[in-house]
Amino acid sequence: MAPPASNTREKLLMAAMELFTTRGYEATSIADILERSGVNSGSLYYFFDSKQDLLLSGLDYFKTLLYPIVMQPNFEAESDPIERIFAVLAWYRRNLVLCNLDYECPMGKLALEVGRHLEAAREKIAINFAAWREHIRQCLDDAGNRLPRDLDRATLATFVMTVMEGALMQARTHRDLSFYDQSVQHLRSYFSQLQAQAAAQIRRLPRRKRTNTT
Amino acid sequence: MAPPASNTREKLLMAAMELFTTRGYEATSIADILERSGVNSGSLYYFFDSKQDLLLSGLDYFKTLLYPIVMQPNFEAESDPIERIFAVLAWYRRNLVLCNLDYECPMGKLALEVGRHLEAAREKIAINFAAWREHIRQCLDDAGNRLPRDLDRATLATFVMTVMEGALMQARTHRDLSFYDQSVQHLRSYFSQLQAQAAAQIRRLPRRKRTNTT
DNA sequence: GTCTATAACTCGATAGAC
DNA sequence: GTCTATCGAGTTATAGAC
Repeated sequence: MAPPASNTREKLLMAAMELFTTRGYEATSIADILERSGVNSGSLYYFFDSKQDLLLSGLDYFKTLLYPIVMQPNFEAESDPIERIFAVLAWYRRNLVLCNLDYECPMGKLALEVGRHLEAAREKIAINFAAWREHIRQCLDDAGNRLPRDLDRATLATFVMTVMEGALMQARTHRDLSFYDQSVQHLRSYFSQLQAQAAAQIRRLPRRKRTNTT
Repeated sequence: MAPPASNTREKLLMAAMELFTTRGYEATSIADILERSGVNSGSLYYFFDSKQDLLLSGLDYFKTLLYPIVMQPNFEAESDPIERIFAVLAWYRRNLVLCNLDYECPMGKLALEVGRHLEAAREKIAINFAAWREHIRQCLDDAGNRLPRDLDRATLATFVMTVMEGALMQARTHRDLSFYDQSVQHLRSYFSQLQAQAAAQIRRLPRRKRTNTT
């Protein structure tokens, strides 16, 4: 958790995670990381015990980037809590386009490759997942009575993540953006239906105030 | 496509795919495959040109197993077309339980690891994905007017696959079945809403006219 | 903290007898 | 078709000078 205050260390973390989350952990050699970071072998093993240690530190590093890189820009661009969620999903779509459809959720990619082989990595990936979902759940909480009263916000946040991960996987594999859009569109339909249910609940039990629908 | 009529070849394909889809392609060595199959190096390279060739042949092999292993048993156990889809999702849940929550969709796992590194592999994985979706789409077609008239069955099939892949990923990473169940439950809710919409369409136009609300 | 050189090992793939 | 022995390249990690 303590920031290293070393440029070399951060260069290594950045280079390693870029490679691990795109090429894969096993497919990335130490030599690849040294080349990309412009650092020598001796320095790497001065800061990190092993390739595994580099991965684990990188997963901690990624967690610190989640809010400022993924969430904050989209939350600032959109004030409506429900639209914030779809803004995040549009951000992933943009990455897909920018990477010529060769993009995956970095955590999702590592989750499948090393998620159960290395228990320490699994825990850290799970923490990243949980943080992502927590931000989405906060949006759902902020939506207040625009969603059904008895709807569990946490499980809906899980569902949003499910859709993001599954949709990216198919779009990348088919090299076809429409697979992503189709899934997000169905999620949007589901949200519309939930919002309609919530509106009906409010009409049915207006708390002495006037009912107002969206 | 022509069956090899060789026991050794099939033993190699089976062993290789079991390892590739669980440990991963890069993490599996030729030595691992030889050990598991009980075959020697010379025989492997008699039947296959390389590790890559073994993967590509394995992906073809997997395609032939999709219907008899994954779909048919569930379709036979359940006659209702919509319930057939949820029976398939329950089958994946069962795998998750049987593997102590260390289970992933074999194709999803390979899609993320080698899906874009090897173009030939990507194509074959996409073919497997398409076949899976096609079976689901057939169920949706069979549901007829129990789903809304203007609903695109193909995109809904994509959405079903999206949910399966994303839900498995989270359940495995968290080692917690409830992440799978939560996502499937939301998919079930979505289906219920769609079925309600379809029922309303039918009531509205039974054969003549009728008042409509909503 | 950083550098070069290299140890120790595993990898995919091959050779050639049978 | 199957076997054993092994090659050469590439792997992670270390040693020791600076």
